[in-house]
Amino acid sequence: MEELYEPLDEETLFIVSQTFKALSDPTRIRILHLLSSGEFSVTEIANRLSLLQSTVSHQLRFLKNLRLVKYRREGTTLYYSHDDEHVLHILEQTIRHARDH
Amino acid sequence: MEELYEPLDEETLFIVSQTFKALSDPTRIRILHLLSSGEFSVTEIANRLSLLQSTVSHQLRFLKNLRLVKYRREGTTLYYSHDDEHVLHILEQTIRHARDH
DNA sequence: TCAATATATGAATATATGCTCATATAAGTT
DNA sequence: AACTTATATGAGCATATATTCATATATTGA
Repeated sequence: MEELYEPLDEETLFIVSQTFKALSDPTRIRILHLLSSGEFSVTEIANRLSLLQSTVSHQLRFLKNLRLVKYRREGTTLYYSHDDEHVLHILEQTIRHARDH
Repeated sequence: MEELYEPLDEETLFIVSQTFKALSDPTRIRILHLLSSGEFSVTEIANRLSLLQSTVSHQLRFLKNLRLVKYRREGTTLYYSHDDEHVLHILEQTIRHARDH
């Protein structure tokens, strides 16, 4: 019933907090949630979510640094998609949980 | 394979972001992780985690507001324990995931 | 090479956040 | 009531964060 307690080491604590920090901002949540349905260019994301291109780009860099998203290039266009099944699963799980009030 | 996309309404977005915000701070993570193994008083938490009583009390209030923890009183002592299986499960899951590098 | 389009970046700003200190409150004990 | 112990609270401060604006970079095509 109760979990076994093991104090968290610095590195684990950092990774865990960074991961959840990525999921704690409404803009990043919306971006990741959109990317859960496929790949989109920066401009497409900005249009779909009514955000500035710059805002989207900044947040995608944040997510990219944590390897939560990846992209492929096609000409001048970068198509972004998610790159962490575990984190995406947690997000979608929590969204469903929240929607049940 | 891909999830069905449904734009997030304001309320869901707020709940989800608040939930992850609770898990995005190292101090709150340590407190919740400790509480995953049982109930502890404010002073015990502070001692175990080498934090000031005030710091712990502030963070417990934060977690209490989100109903992630609850307490029972015994004299002047308040014993805190976790109060959200779903969130605790996500935390422990992510800790295990992070520990595997 | 120049223009057009897509994206990234840096600085500035406003706001949010976490910690600490000092102090308040609450319950139990004498 | 006074004292002790446990916890809560508010103000102040330092830092972190998200957004915006202006501009830089990169790729393609004429």
